Amino acid sequence: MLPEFESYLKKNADFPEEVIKAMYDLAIVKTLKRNESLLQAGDVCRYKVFIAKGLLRCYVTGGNGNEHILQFCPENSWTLDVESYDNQIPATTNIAAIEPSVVLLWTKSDFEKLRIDFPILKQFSEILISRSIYQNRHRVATTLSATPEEKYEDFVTRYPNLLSRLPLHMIAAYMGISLKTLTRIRHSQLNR
Amino acid sequence: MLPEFESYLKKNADFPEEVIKAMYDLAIVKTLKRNESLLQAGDVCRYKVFIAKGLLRCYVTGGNGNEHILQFCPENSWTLDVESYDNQIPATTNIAAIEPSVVLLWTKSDFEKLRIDFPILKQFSEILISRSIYQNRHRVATTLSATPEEKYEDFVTRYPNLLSRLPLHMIAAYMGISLKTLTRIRHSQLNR
DNA sequence: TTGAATTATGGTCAAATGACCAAGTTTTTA
DNA sequence: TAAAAACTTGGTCATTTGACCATAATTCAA
Repeated sequence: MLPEFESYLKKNADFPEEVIKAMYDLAIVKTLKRNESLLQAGDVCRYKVFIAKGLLRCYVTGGNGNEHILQFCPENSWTLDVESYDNQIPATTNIAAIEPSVVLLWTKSDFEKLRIDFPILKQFSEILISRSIYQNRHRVATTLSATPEEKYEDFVTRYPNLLSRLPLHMIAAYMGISLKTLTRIRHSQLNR
Repeated sequence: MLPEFESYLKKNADFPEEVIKAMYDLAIVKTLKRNESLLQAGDVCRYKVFIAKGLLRCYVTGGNGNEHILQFCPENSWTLDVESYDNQIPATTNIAAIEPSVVLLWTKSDFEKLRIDFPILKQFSEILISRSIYQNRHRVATTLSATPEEKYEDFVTRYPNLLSRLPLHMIAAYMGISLKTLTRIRHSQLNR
């Protein structure tokens, strides 16, 4: 049993021991090296992913080949390509490790089984879904209405702990601006 | 009974007559004039909204006062400020009519009651939630990675029927570009 | 139906942004 | 530990974009 996994589910969802055990028994534990890929666009997203240690990114690649990051996924968070997972169709996003990481994986059928067996898991899933909806809505609103400076402010206040773990070019890829613009913002903030 | 509402639920969700009837009995029917507001940022979103006729927009206003449109809501679609509705807290978005419209409204408690009484409604809600998640994800990806031209192409192909019903400045406000840029794109497309 | 409001387009100019390149620093990995 | 890779910052320049303004066409509302 991974202690990170156990303590996360106890603290955040108040799961009884037996549920955690049952989940863990069906999980695949996987270790990822820095930059190792977990899902490539075009492949089917076969697993629901819990990040126990490390940091992943979920991204798309534009026509010119550069990355645009949809989500950073640090320890104690979940990720997947929803549409691909739900319908078992090819994914449009990529998932890869930024830091060396440890993840738990469940196939869709295994996770569905767990959700039926343990209503508390179904309930917790729905909370996670809500959160992700709120987050995506905020993301759309910010991306549309905020200036680059405001986006950076927003990022810094929302994810202060990620700031030091990420290379700037990835923060720029998340904010939807060039690295140059980001360093310009940081430069101008020094003189204030 | 509004025939639009009835035929929507029969066609799209295969609801039995009695469910539709029960829903309609708890609904508030409201007529909106062009530009009339249904929800203002700061107020609590008390209702789940079904658009039976017309066209609404859901938008936020940036610091400089200009609109950024999150969603167009034509007839036979649903809308609300989710986070405000779920938690009955002040909304961050506004909802207003673009065309004269007719909407059905349910309070959260009434809708919850309906969802408990009729499992088919709960099931249908979950489909709608999934769709909205996919849509939001696509929106974030497009907003980040597409050029203005590509965003316009995407809009035209995804919402061909809305194109002629919307003033260009609203399409620009949806795409996150200025009206000027949008007319420039359209101009350059003429010469091709 | 007619006056008022809204809308679409275009011109000009300043500002913001990205592409490309280079250099010094830090981190990774063999 | 040492070489290689990745990262941060900065410079320059061309391009894109937005702000502001004006005008003609269209649509709305009394």
